Amino acid sequence: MSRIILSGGSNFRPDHTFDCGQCFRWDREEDGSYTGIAGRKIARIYGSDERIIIESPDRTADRVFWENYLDLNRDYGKIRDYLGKRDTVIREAMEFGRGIRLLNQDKWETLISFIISANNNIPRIKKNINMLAEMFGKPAGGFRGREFYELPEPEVLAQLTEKDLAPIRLGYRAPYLIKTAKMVADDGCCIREDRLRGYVGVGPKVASCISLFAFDNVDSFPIDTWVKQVMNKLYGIDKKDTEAMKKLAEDKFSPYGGIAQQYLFYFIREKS
DNA sequence: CGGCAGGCGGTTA
DNA sequence: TAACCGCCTGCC
Repeated sequence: MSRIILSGGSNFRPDHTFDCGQCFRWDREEDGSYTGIAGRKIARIYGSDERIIIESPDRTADRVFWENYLDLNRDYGKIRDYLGKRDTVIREAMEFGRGIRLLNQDKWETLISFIISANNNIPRIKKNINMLAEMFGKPAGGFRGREFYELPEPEVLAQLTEKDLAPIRLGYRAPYLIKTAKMVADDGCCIREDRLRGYVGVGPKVASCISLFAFDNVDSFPIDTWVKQVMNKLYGIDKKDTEAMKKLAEDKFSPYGGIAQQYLFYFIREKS
């Protein structure tokens, strides 16, 4: 077991960061800390702002990895000032959700997680992903009385049949996963941003999420039902006019559309 | 209670 | 544009 302390300036809160819908493998504990797994690294994270504590079962926690994962090298104060000056709604949302950071997640993990997320809700998405890892992934070690598993590699998932996946109850998403795994495995497991839409089960919204969460594209602006609600209620845009939403995001939030999206998402969800 | 619509952080055909 | 798997919610 090891412990390191990192700093996120005055802008990190684990609750806001892990509960804004960008990740599915972290769980809140009684004491408000979060335990989970990213790739093959397990940790418990608590504290905030200048004092973020990472507890890990490893002999030494990987400082560089966690700093990058938690996006601690980006100046969120500067971004908040920049966006806040241009728009009052985002200013309020960023005050409300202060401490949200965009996680830098694994590409393969993000790809399959968001295929599963389609037309689905967070508790069920988490359950599906955990079961997938437990049934077909490598053990990653035990921590805090629990065993953790990596998600199965593309080659492993590519070999499975819909019958194998049946107990997970993925519904119509199961064939999407297998087909996408085959494509990725055939491609030497290289996932290219310019080909995201070519994977089965990846439409505009999911592609936009992967681009934002795994390819460091902070201007990517995923439009889901919650963002549509924000756009309708707070900006008066017609619920079906996604083009107008894209344009507003471009005008008001560029080049930080994705960061704005996270704060707006958290804002509307917590308020409703 | 118990059965049955309606909805869910979209994509496909 | 509707159908889609499965599960949870609210309604009657």
